[in-house]
Amino acid sequence: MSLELERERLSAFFQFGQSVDCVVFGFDGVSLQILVIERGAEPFYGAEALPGDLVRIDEDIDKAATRILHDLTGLDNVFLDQLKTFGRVDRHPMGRVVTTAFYSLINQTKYNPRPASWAVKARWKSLAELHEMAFDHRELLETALDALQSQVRQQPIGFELLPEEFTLTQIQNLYEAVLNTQFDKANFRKKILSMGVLKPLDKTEKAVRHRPARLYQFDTQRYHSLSKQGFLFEL
Amino acid sequence: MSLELERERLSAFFQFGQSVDCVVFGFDGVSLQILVIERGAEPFYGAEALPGDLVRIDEDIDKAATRILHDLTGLDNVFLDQLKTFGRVDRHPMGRVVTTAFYSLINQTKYNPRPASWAVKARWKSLAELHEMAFDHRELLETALDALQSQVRQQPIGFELLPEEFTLTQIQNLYEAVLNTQFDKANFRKKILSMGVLKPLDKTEKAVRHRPARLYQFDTQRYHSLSKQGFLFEL
DNA sequence: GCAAAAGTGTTTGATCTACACCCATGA
DNA sequence: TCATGGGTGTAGATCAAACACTTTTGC
Repeated sequence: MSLELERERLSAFFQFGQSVDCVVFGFDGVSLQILVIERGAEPFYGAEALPGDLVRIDEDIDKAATRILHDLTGLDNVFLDQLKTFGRVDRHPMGRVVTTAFYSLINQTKYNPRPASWAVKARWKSLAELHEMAFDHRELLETALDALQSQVRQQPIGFELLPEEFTLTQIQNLYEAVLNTQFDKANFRKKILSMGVLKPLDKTEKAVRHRPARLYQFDTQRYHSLSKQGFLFEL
Repeated sequence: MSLELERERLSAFFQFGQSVDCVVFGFDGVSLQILVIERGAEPFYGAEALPGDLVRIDEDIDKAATRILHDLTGLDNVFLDQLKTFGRVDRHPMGRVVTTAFYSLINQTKYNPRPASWAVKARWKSLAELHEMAFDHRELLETALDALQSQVRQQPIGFELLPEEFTLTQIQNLYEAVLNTQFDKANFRKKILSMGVLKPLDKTEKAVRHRPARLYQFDTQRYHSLSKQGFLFEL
């Protein structure tokens, strides 16, 4: 069969729409937050949704995710990890749209969603505040949460959610919020420090009404060199 | 903006092809195997490829994966897990095709790919035997391998690769092949038995020229009841 | 008896858990 | 000086690695 004929026969298949949706996690010091937008177009006009849109026909999916997240929220330089693809026939009321979900952890202090210039309003919401969402976005969100919980224990991605410099208690609070557990303070500290990927700084917190805590930095270089030697971050 | 107008504006986006590709792992007692087919159509006619095809416009992606795997290899009742979606613009020479890869572990003894009736030849190949593959299938395969290696340590999916009844040495060989390591026999046994998900049978191997090994079965029920109590399978 | 693999026990050191205790700061 | 969290030490339990040893089968 010639290429031409084949192409002809296949044309009936080339009618899918492809979209991306981004689950962006943040942490405000107490609870996990998700970046949502208010939809500015049908369907689900005005409903809360994950930032997402249709991919252009000449655009890589990964690049589309980055572009679309930027277009809708102003966020830049965000590392997006692919989560899963959702392809039920009836998931989009306006046609056959397959969506690929991405997720990301960002440092909330670096991004304040108060954009005067963007048409769409983006804002942080805690899990508890989120109820109805457009499309199957609630399902995407749950899937992202599961992925986050299992990834956060095996890779040092939690630090993405914190400011550059942070205290050990901040990390502990973060892990407790994400994994929904409690850790013993002494043991948590010993464990995380024993991995050797935190660089202690000669700085402390300011203006707290108790003994100020030492600040630490995640030591990316050291983590990479340890990784090459077979070291695995865990818990 | 009305729904009609919106639909009109969007039509330019609805020109994607969606395909699925399946990475099916088997184990022959010594090394990990992958089920491949010889392509019967352009492009890459005659080349080795993962079983895969275009999804129909009215078909769920998950269901398409099951159907296509069956059409191409005769395999049935296979649990397919979604792996990742590959969406580079130039990954398919005949148009914009986004593919979603699935993967699965099956018991090789239950499936002998010697189908007289199927047009396409499916066969097992070990990793070492596989070189050139159609499209970006080599990349999909590598991704599946990574996923397999990390999943196999956290969930009791390795048993899918073994016959119903197996010896402890068989499991150990399997784990060593998949993870590409060596385990101490005594310690491996203690660990896997201590999890309490293997049911010892009153049977042994036959026709071996050494002391015959006891046979075991994976105890699915017990695994599920332990899981509910927070038990985690590991290593 | 011998080869070959099945199967078990022990020692040692590392790691985890629980919990008690001391320290530095602001008010 | 008191309240509040920061920060540390230790005993006991649990777990993991290394390795030697015994058992059962076919030939």
